[in-house]
Amino acid sequence: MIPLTDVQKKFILHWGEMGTRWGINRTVAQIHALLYITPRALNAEEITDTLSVARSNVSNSLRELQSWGIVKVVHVLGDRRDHFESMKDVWEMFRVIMDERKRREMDPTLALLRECRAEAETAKDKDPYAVERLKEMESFFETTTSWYTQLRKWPTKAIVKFVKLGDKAIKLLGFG
Amino acid sequence: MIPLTDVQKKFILHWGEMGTRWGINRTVAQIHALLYITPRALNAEEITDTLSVARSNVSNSLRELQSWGIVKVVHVLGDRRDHFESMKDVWEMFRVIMDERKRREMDPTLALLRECRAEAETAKDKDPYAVERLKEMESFFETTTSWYTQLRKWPTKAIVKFVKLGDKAIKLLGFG
DNA sequence: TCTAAATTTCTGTGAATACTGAAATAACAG
DNA sequence: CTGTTATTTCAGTATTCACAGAAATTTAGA
Repeated sequence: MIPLTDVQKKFILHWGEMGTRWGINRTVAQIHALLYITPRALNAEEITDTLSVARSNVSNSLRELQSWGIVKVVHVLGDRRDHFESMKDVWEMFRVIMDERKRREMDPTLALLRECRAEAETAKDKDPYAVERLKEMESFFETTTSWYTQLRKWPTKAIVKFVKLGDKAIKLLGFG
Repeated sequence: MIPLTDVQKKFILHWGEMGTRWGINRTVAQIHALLYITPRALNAEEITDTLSVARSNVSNSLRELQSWGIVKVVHVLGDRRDHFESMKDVWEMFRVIMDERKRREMDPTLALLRECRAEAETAKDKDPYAVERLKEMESFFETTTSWYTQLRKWPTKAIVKFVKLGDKAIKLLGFG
C-alpha cells in the first residue's frame, strides 16, 4: 500500500472524474493517474490496497490500460509479481491515446459515413438533403483525421513552436 | 412522426453509439443526429414519435443540446409549439462543441493542476517527483488549450489549406 | 379569468455498467 | 510432482445512469 499525499489523492480523484466524462471507466483512469504520479512501478496488490478496489477490478483495468498502450508491465529482480508503470511523456501519452481513439472511433465513423452516402445516393427514395449533410460530415472527418495524421508526425518541439506563433502562422503560410 | 430512410436510421444509431463513447448520452446524440439529417425544424412530439422515446426524455435531451449551443429553438407561424433545429455547418458545430468541452473540462483541469502543483511545492512532505509530473501535465494542457484558442480563430478554409500542406508546413514554418 | 395545449419537473423502474469475491487457472520454487 | 503464490475468469451483486409516465407548471388563446 502506497501512502498518498493529499495532492496525489486530489489528482487521482480528478483524473478519475475526467475519465468518466470522456467515456473512460473511473477506476481505469484512477489507476492510470496513480501510476503516472508514482515514481516506481507498482504491483497489482499495491494498487488494490492504495485505491481500495477489488483485485480483479485492478486486473481488468490494467489490461484495459495495456490495450491502450499507455501502461506497461515491468519486472523487478527477485519478485515474481508483475509490476506496472505508466508512460511518463505526456505528449507521447496523448498521442498514443489519440491514435487509439482515431482507430477505434473516427475511422469506423468515416467508413460508416461513406457507406451511408453511397447508399443514400443510389437509394430509390432519394433524399438529397441527407446526402448533402452526410457529405459535409464526411469531408469534416476526412480533413480532421488526415490533419491529425500529419500533425502526429511532428516532433513535440515543432508543435510547441507552432503554438507560440499563434495567429502569425496564418500569415507565414500565406492564408490571408 | 418523421418517416426515416434506412440510411437515416443507420446514421442516427451510429451517432448515438459515438456519443456514448465520448461521454454523451445516447438519446441526446440521437436527437442531435435526427435534427442534423432532417431538412426542417421538428417539434418535441415529432422527435418523441420518430425515435420512440418518452416525451420527457426528449425535453431534457433538447435542453442539454441547447446548453451545448448546437440546437436552437425556432418558431413556425401559426404553431404554438417550439420547434428545434440543429446547427448545420459541421465545422462550426465542432468548434462550438470543443469550446464547451474546453470550458467544462480542460479549463477546470488546468486550474486543478496549478492548484496541485502549488500545494505540492509548499507541502511539508515534499514530493519532487509529483511536482515534476504535475508540471509536465500542466504544461501540456497549457500548450494545447492555447493552441486550440489560436486555431479556433482560423477560418475553416485556412485549416483545410493547412491540412493539405501536410509535412510541408514544418519546413515552410522553419521548424526543421 | 378560464381552458386547453405545451412543456417541464419529479419519482419510481429498468437496464447497463462497474465491481466484488470466489473459484479456476497459471506460473513458479522447492 | 507438490505446494505456494500470482493472476485471470466468472457469476452474482450493487451502483449508477437512463428513461418512462404521471403530476405539476407554464403559456397563450378565448
